[in-house]
Amino acid sequence: MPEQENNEMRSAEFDREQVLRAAMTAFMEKGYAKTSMQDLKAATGLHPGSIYCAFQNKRGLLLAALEQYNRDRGDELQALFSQFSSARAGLAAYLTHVVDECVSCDPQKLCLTQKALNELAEQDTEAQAILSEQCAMWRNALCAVFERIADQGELTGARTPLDRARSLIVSIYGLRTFAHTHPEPQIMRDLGAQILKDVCQ
Amino acid sequence: MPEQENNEMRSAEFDREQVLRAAMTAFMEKGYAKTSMQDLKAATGLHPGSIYCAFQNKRGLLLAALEQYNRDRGDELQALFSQFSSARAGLAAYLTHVVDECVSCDPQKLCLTQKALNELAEQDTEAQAILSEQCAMWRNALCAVFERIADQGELTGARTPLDRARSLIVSIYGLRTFAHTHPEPQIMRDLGAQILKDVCQ
DNA sequence: TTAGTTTTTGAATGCTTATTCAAGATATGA
DNA sequence: TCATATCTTGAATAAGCATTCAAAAACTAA
Repeated sequence: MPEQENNEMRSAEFDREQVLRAAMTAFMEKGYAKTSMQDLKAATGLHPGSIYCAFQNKRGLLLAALEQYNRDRGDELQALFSQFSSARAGLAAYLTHVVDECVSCDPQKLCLTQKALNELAEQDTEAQAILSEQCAMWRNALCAVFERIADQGELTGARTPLDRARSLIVSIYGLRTFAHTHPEPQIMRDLGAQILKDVCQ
Repeated sequence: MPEQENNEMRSAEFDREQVLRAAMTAFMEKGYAKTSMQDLKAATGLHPGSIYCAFQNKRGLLLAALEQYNRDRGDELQALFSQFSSARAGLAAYLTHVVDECVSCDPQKLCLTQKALNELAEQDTEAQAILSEQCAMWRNALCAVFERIADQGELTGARTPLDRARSLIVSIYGLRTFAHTHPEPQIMRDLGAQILKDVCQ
């Protein structure tokens, strides 16, 4: 009888979150295709066998890392907005934060969701499903922000919060892509300020 | 003496533009890293030796394809705008065209410049230089469009044409990224309309 | 036609890759 | 302390990759 039901099994020695965050940064720096198992071994400290045991394969590790990334970013977003009683001030701070990430040119500060979207949304339908849901979560979070801004009377025009959330997501995607060629701080800041204006109008 | 100066040399049998367009679509569908030389052989009809003779290596073929893509897109843009006496109507048609490409979900209709920007701008500085210049050309073309719109008295606010051109590029990058998860025609059209409004305000 | 030169061809090369697996190490429960 | 089950290890595997090269084909010039 190889199976035991009630006994405590020996648990893995590595810290799952730590491993996933290491994998995240590896994928961010090189992209999925160019990150080899050797790279992942070096980044995570796990031997190939352990990776395959824990995550099935390289793709499984990416999907798990994507989900960890989404959780981390969700927490981060909530923490940032909870610092502001004015929702509009929170949004301004959020955009400034994104612009700062773009300007830093630090590969570890780009958006893994966006990177994965560009690299494998068209090829891998399972990844696309995960990414679609993550985008929906992001959209909903931003939608709630715009509802709060509206409640606080800081919105000019008649657009719905959902419309605004979508436009903001489009703008942030664009900002991050644009930064690949033009990370000049002044230009990036101006673009961020204009986005805030347009989306609150 | 192996070198001949004045004699006509035998010319290659393949059509360079045709080969580059075939390579373009191959790279668009799979991205640079995942497109193998086998794929490129199948797409272009050229044997490996010929590709290496004409373009040095796989990366050289990509760079040449990027330049062909940029030429083609520049011509296309000029052709589109020349159909309209109202520059603002031309811009509206341009945005509609981009939205249609997004909605089609056809891998051959995405933007190779943007795809390359995402995949290898951070790793390959020579590619980054080429892409930066292509983006500058695009920006200048759009800047000229906004100057014409201003001359025709169709611009509301006080922003410079250059600012507007940059914002439009950001928005189009974002639109194309967004479409990877949400290519619903109505949403995409609304986003396109909003971008036009914001950028002409 | 013929000689000379170039392109085309596609098999061979050597390297890298993701993945597997059996042996060794280690924790658990009695 | 021992027996057992689990995790860890890293070398082995097989497939795929970009690239090369020498032979064959084909164009040019005479």
